[in-house]
Amino acid sequence: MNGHLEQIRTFLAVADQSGFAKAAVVLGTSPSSITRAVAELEKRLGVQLLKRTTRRVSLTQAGQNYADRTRAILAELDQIDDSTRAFQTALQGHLSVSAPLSFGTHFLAGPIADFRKIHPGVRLSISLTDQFVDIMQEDFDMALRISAAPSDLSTIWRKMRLVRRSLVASPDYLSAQRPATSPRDLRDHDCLSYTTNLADTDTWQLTNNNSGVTIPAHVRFAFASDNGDLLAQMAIAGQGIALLPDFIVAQAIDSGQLVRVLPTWSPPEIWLTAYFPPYQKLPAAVEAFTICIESSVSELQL
Amino acid sequence: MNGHLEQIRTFLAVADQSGFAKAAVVLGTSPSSITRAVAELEKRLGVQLLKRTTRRVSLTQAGQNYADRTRAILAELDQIDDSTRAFQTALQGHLSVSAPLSFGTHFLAGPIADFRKIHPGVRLSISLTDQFVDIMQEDFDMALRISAAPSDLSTIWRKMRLVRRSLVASPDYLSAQRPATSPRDLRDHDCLSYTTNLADTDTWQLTNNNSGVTIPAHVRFAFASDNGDLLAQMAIAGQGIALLPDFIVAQAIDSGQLVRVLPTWSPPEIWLTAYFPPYQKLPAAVEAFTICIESSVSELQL
DNA sequence: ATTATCTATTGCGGGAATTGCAATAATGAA
DNA sequence: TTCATTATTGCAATTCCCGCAATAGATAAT
Repeated sequence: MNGHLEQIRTFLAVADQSGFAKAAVVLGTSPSSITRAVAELEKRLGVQLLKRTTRRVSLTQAGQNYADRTRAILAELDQIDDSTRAFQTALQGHLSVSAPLSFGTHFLAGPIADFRKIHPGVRLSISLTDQFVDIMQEDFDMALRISAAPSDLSTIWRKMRLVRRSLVASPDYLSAQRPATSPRDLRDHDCLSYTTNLADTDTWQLTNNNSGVTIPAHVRFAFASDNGDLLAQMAIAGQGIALLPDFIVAQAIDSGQLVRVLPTWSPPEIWLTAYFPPYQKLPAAVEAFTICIESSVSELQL
Repeated sequence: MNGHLEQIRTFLAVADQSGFAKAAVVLGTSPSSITRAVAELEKRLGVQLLKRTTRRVSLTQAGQNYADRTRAILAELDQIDDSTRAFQTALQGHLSVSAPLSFGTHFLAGPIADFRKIHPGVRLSISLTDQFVDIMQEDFDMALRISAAPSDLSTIWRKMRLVRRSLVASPDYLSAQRPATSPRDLRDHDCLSYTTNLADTDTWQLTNNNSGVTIPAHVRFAFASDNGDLLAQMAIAGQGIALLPDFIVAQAIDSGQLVRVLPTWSPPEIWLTAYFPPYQKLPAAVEAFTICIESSVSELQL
């Protein structure tokens, strides 16, 4: 019983039971421990807390004061512990999520509404950006990313869903060009490049669905942006060929505004992945939101 | 660092320094201790408080909450400790004193006024009674008593002053009786007995100032009371001989209302004594009041 | 008064827990 | 890729703590 709090608890037990021996019984220890703990507490404070003979124990004025006030403190501290414990199990607090921009605008509204309906106690912040953020520094509880493979950004992650991509262009554009039958033909086309760091060249690794042959197509691009939706609109406007996730262009394909180019060739797989700060075990709110997104995204036809 | 508080302090140091190693330097211990303390605290709470990689440490939401609240608690507890420490040195609080009835009415008003002027921060309660009170049970900080010798009532006491007593009677009474020349003659007198337990007999041990001979005088008494002032008034009224402290009868003797009987024979010494509950060291207020009484009483001519 | 009983304290020995060191794994920068 | 820094963990030695028994003290009962 060397800790300060343990000494206080011991002292309070003596005060309650008005006796060292009785306190020892209650605390399940020996009277000698009680003596030592109280003595050390008194020594630490430099004040006698208990007036004691071998037959009776009563509080000094300092002791009465100390007992009253520490009792309140202890209760408060227990309450803090309890409410802190609740963070692991209860759905509460603030949830801060980073997500890709286009993905967010296309698919997040539904899951977020569901989540908020189920867990109204959780305050939710969603930051939409395609930049790879430092999840620790920016203090996010999770970050959704669409990328080829888990980078070294964060230690723990969870793959959620494969995101299909397609090469698309507008029928107008295609009818004005020679049709492309191989990735090599792309060099003769205007390509629309998604790029976060606005470099002037890009490479599309295309694999044939049947033969498995991979051809790296070094494409010169006519237009580049770090926003998929804008690229899609440019493609619709007949500005060239774009490599975009299906969830962005699916509607335009259905309506005939865009058609797939080289449909037998596939770009490298990319995944919707959730990244987390180094939690050993996910907090309840984070876990719940992750599951909410996961189930919602699995129902989508991408 | 097994105590709860010590764990919290360690955790807060890590939060402040944002690093286990830095916290170890500040706390003057090794990083391994820090790791273990924080781990045990997290285990106790069932919640992860710190998100940590080997390069960076940051608070979880639970950790932020816990840090904020425990910081406040710790500050409060430190303040409690400080204010408790003050009980030993500072003059404050409540001082509860028991004193003899007649002594109190005759001599306490002065010292009390002095004390209150010097130490206005101390609230003072004086209970006047001649009954031997249980100083612990009644929760007095000190008890003044006038008695032959320290009884087993209390462990610690301090003799303050010899209280002279005299056998006295009124001139009227004495002129109507045969003069007493020896304690043995008292059996023929009306004696006025001070007694707390109203028995019907009393013994006055009288010692000759010169020869040192002690004669126990078994006196039959005409009147008994547990109040010295009333006995004095009875003596003045010529009701008989009383054995009373000089501080009660001095004025009556000076004015000639009472005269000393058998002035060469002295009763057993009795002392004004201060009794204390089992303090190992007297609290400041108790000490101060004791000294105040002691110096005041030493100036009196009893 | 004296004895008996209950109580707080203290010395001591065995044992458990904690500490610090060194090795390991992991992370971020050069 | 390498390197430096950092949190973690295993291990050994030490310290510290606990409980038992003996002691002194205080109250109740005889």
